[in-house]
Amino acid sequence: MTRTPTLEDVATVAGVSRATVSRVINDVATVAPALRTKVQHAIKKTGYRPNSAARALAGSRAGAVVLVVSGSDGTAEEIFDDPFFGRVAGGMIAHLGALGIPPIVVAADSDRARADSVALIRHGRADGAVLVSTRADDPLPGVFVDAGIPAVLFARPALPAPISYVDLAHEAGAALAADHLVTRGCQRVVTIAGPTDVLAAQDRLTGFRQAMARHGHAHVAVAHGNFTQDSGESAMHHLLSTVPDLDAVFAANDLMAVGALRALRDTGRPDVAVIGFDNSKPAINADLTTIAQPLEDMAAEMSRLLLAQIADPTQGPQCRIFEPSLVIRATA
Amino acid sequence: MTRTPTLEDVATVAGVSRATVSRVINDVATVAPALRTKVQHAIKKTGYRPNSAARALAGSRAGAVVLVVSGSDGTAEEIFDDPFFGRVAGGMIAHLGALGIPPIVVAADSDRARADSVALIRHGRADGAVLVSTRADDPLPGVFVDAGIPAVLFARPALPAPISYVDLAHEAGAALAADHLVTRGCQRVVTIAGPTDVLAAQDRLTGFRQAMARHGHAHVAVAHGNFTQDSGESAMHHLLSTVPDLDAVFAANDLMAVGALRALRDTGRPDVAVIGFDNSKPAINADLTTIAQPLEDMAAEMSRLLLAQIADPTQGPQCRIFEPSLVIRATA
DNA sequence: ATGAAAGCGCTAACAC
DNA sequence: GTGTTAGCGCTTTCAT
Repeated sequence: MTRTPTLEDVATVAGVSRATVSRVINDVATVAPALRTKVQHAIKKTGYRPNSAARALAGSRAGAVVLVVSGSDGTAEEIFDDPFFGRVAGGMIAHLGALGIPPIVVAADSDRARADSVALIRHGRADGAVLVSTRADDPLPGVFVDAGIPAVLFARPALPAPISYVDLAHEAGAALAADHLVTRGCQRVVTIAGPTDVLAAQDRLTGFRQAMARHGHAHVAVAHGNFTQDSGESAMHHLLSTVPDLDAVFAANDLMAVGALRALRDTGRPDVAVIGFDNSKPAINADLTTIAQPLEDMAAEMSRLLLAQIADPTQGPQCRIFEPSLVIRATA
Repeated sequence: MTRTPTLEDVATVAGVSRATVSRVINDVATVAPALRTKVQHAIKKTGYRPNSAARALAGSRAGAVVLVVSGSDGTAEEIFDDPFFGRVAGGMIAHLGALGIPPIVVAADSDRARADSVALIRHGRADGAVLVSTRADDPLPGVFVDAGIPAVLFARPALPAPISYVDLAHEAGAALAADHLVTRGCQRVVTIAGPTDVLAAQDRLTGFRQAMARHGHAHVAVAHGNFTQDSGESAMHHLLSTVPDLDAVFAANDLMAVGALRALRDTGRPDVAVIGFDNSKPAINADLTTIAQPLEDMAAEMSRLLLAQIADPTQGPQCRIFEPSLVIRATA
């Protein structure tokens, strides 16, 4: 394994100074076209690749970002085990990787871990962070805002904070579900809501209620679950006992919808219409009608916002809301 | 945001030289106990954290590793969407992160991506790699072996290669399933095998057949799937038509087992015993009896092997095989 | 056992 | 425009 070529080597081959090569590499405009091509040639010839450690040390960008995941109680394992967050994280990894910005993935659920993730950036390993958290009350965003580190959130922060984020129009998604159920002729519609401490869950409930109200249904029965299949199943049983004549249910996520499906099957009510939310793998497996999020686009936008903020840290926080869509399958 | 403390600062506070502080940090033995404690005190006081970019530049380890994931056709998103590989990756992330060795996660499915992942290490971003691949014929291990980079594989390489790996005793796991079914009194046992190009799938089939043979069943009917739920469902339908009197089925992974469960339910054969493999989330949801892998332990061992190899690159490849266990739930 | 000093590869003033 | 030069924070000989 022969020594990997350095800037110096390229400079020698091209017959210029290190500085000029550096300029070419960093796309600084003030380089004579003739020299520029000469240098590019030398780069190709030597197979030069910038050493990121040196770059980071010398004070510019590290050329990497941190992907911080943080779950309710948990380990990274649990996060990646979640059918939805696994996709978000995977999407970011795929997108950033393709951009040549390899993400350092860390789980940050303790104060110590949060400090570590900030340290990663402070000490030249990365230039900014993408934050993917499941909890509304997560201290994570605050930590990054306080540290003055470029960061982008997946989902809006619980407390207004000067930080960029990408989110879904959850209320609109829930309205899509309501409209579809009503259009199908459902008369007695109920809903299984998510945990009250998750903003997205609140929004979905609010949006659903408002849309149903617009259709003349001022009251819809609600049962709460915690986004797991089991909780969806028991919520459904509860609803079946309190509203025996129900004919449709909207669950705030797919897992709970699948649980509801099971409860309905077990109680001989397979006729009830069911709509989930997320369009995750379980939804596909269960042939569940659901609300889909444009995850790829959202991941791409997060990368874009973050890179822009790293390039110009003075620019203020931005946010971008994406529109969900209805995916009609067998259950509604 | 005040300047982050450097070695120099610590040295000043402790009243020693940079070199001494460096020695304390790197656990070099030749430091007087008195000075050592003095320095440690200064480190705590200043809140010093080593700058990894500088460390990497100065020629020692980067203090980071690359976690390379590679799927059949795919993007990182698909990998993390797989209930099993998501867990493996998550486990590694959790374990390495806790060790203060943040993993850079990349997807490497193209030649370009593979070269990039090698470049990450070559250019001082990381010291070694953990390779998690789903395909037996993946060129990934070869690339790292050729590059002479410390690496550890999850699952043994298809072709014998001088590389460390951690794997499961798949045959023993399948035998566990066979034994359990026979003990339960099943008479007509069939199996849904995985793709023939996946070593683990081959091993599970071999192990299952051998164990059944030991129990006096020389022939077991086999249908192949591709590890998806749908493929499991159609394989089950196929088996039901060719072996109408079957009373038990062993599927090479949980997803196919869940598909089989569905086929059995739909054809009015809920009496048939079903065992899966992996103990993934779908297994828990479906209350599926299955074979579990000690994933946490495996992830920990991979980290250990990799770090040992990084510390002493001259040491030869090691491998470690873990024992699976039977998790009895409702289906068998 | 400890300190002084020379880089690691790069960027960014600063001269020319 | 281009080259020169001084570090970035750390490890590591080499003296002492």
